[in-house]
Amino acid sequence: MMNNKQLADTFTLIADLLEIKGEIIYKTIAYRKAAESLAGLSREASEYWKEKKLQEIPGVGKAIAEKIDELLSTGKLEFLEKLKKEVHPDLATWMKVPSLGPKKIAMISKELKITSLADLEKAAKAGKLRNLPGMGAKSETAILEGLASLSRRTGRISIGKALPLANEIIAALKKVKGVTDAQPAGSLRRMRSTVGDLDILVAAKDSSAVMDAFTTLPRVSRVLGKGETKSSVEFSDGVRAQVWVHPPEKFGTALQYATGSKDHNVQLRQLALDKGLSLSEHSFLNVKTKKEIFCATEDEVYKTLGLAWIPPELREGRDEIALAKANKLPKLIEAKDIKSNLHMHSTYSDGALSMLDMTQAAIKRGLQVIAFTDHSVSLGVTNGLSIERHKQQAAEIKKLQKQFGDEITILHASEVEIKADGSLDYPDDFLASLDLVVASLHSSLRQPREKITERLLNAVNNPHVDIIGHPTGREIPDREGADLDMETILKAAAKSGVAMEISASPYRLDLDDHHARRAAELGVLLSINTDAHSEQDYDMLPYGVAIARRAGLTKDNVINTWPPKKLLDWLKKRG
DNA sequence: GCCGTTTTCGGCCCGACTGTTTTCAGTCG
Repeated sequence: MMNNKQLADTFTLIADLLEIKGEIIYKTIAYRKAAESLAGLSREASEYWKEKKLQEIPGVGKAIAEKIDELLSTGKLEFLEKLKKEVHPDLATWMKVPSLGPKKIAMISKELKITSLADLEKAAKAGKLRNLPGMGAKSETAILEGLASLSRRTGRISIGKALPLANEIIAALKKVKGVTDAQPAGSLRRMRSTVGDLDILVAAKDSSAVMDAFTTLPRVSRVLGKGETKSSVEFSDGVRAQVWVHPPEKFGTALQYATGSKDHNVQLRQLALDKGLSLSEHSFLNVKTKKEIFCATEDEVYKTLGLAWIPPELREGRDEIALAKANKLPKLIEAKDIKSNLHMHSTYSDGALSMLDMTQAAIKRGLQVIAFTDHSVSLGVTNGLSIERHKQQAAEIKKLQKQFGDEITILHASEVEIKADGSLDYPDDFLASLDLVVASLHSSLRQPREKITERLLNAVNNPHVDIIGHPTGREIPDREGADLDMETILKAAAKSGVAMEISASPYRLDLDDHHARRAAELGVLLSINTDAHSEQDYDMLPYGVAIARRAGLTKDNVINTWPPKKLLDWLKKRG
């Protein structure tokens, strides 16, 4: 049975091949839209399919619903097999080469009768591209550089790497004379778990000094383009960034536009047209009077449309504009609402710092409750704790608690392994003696869907388990999560009352925002934790909060916002 | 191919930048 990602990949492939074939662009766009929509679904498409409700998926109409049906029932698609005979499927990989688009791909492949990337590189190196129609020496070099950058780049980068780098660039650009503001934009500002390029928006009257500063930043290895309003560069590690400069009086429309998402902007422009206004990155234009309205801030942009300002994390073109219209936007959770960290490690297992150091660092950050969830015995590589060593840890926590008194509550807990056979790593009576239990998967993540789902359900239904840690086990950007039936798991969690974790580690961010959104819909409690192994890891909290914000969560959904007494009562009641 | 308080046809974002042109095509976001 194909999952959402596989379906999305299939439709993306179809879109690429159709575009190279020269099919009308809107058909291609329709396939891409459906692919994006499938990839971002909070439930499996196969469930919509079973309920015969495929066309309820945004961007899926009759034709694509029929194709999903064929893919899910047979695992194949006649339409795609036929298409592959018309356009060689290897050409889809060419679409990833910067500077190559569908037109050039079709032309080069036809003229030179080649389909593989390797042959393309050979042809470029042999100087065979420069004489093709519409090409020249520079296009040939651009393709060679594109191929080189493709092999250097690992694709999308984690928000945990992207945001600090963007902040560095922003700090440098803010020092340029005449710059009044600089902000991240694009998926970076919307806090997606991974981002492609870094988009940065600068407010300044004169752009030339900004562009000069940007294109000569340290570690810039190539300048991909440099213009009056926009420049882009590639850094030595393959990461790309681009900067737009707009005058301060137009910064609001420009920032709104550059933040996206595309879907959000399309809807917003439509709403503007309904009011007789045409919205662009430069201004609103009154269609009748031709009068221009400038917005220096985003707040003014939304206000002009009669909307409350929409937090960037919500701007994915779902229901946020309708909610803003009805003045029903959720009051999103904020990092300052978090009072506890219920998943962290010390030197008892694989943490870098002693419990004392971790406690002091937590107090410094204003945390009121922390739980030491060192690994359990079977996770040997992490120095997992035997029950004997737990006794020692319990005694030390008691001592620490005495030392810090009212300053902080320290819980004796465990991150207990959900073993390959589905059993937990400690017997129930021992789990019952702990203040808090996080149950997580670290091993045998590639088990078949049914087996690994069953395994997680065992933990969800164990009355001593309080939190399911990083539920899918995904690692960004390289490791996909386990193939879980998340809908079944979330429904079970709603029933058992266990909290599902949103791991704030930027290399996990697990649950993701789609699953977190679905969890909240089903009434499941959530818990945002850093899984800290060092002092700096505490500061990853905002990434977890960002996931929760993208999921539309308020602080009510998240147990870490609860006052200590409420949290401790809840834990006691769970046993 | 999708979609719908301009609905079952006819739209679907479009501007900046680059390179190859000589007024424009292709790519990108």
